[in-house]
Amino acid sequence: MADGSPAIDGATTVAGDRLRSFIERVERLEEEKAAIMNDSKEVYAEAKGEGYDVKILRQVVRIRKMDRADRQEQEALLDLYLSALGEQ
Amino acid sequence: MADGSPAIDGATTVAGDRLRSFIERVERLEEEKAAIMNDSKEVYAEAKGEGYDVKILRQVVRIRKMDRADRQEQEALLDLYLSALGEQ
Amino acid sequence: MADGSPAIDGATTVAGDRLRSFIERVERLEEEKAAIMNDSKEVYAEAKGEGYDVKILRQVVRIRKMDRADRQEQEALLDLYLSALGEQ
Amino acid sequence: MADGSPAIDGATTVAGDRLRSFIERVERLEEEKAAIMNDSKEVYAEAKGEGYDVKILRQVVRIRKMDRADRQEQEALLDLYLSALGEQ
DNA sequence: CGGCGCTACGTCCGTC
DNA sequence: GACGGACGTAGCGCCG
Repeated sequence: MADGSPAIDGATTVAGDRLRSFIERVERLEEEKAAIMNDSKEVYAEAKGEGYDVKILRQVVRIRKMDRADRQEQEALLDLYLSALGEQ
Repeated sequence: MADGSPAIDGATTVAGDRLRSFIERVERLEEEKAAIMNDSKEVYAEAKGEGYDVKILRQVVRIRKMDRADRQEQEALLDLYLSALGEQ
Repeated sequence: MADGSPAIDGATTVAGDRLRSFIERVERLEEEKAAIMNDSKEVYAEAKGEGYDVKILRQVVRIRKMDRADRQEQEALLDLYLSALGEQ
Repeated sequence: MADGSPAIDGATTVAGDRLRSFIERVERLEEEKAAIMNDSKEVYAEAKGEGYDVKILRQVVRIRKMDRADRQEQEALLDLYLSALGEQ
């Protein structure tokens, strides 16, 4: 089947359109994601232009993220303990 | 120095604020990126709910991206040839 | 070419033997890894047999690992700062 | 309760020690596993250094593993048939 | 069989 | 400019 062309089999076309829709939605999102990642790079580049060490900046961001993740895990663990104690 | 607290050394504070600004801009972008990736996952989930095979869908997206990259390579090469020939 | 069989082309055989050597070394290591993972499972099973909640145990292990990673990152960051300040 | 410190409640301490024992056994195993995975990486790196394509090598290992699994299935099935026939 | 965690892959950055 | 290393993301398998 050639997508986008008129088809004899209506059902197949409909399915094809649906598929195409999903694919294109994902592709659009991936474009947005790429744009955002590009923005990040530009921020780092700007910081670098002002004398900051990009490697350090990245590490700071990473550590802060890990700290947040840690905190969430801790809370999840606490919840687990509590529910385990409540037994049910 | 504790960021966010008043400081005696103005220069250091300014630098700290600037640093903080970069960090937070990046973190904001990372949040947006995470949100977009989440959207993608939801699209795939929706497609899955309609009977599509997510793994295959991902492959399709990947292949189409490679095709696009290939095409851009071709065009870049073409441009190179043309400029080498003195066109434009 | 059938590996392991005598070959007319010596070079090819040598390459085949070398390849085979790499593959088998990796496979040996994977066996060891599988054995170790099996040991882990047994430890968890034993703990479970004594009334411990495996899910919680796993989470504890994970958090402790993250804590360790965090600490190492912190130290790495400190080193970065120090070297950045020392600016050789 | 602070693990490792003397405690008034013997039962709790014993349980804590037991728990600590499980955790540390698992952590030790995870270290060993990490070491082995590192060894694998080194083997692949060595192979790469001799011109082999690591990705392909990994595929070979994976396929051989699947083959072995298949073969075991076959043998298990054969055993089943034989015992069903009253052999052995 | 659905979710979660782990492993493996691709990409990007720094280095030589 | 290429290589190697590190990070983040995607695929896979196990567990529940």
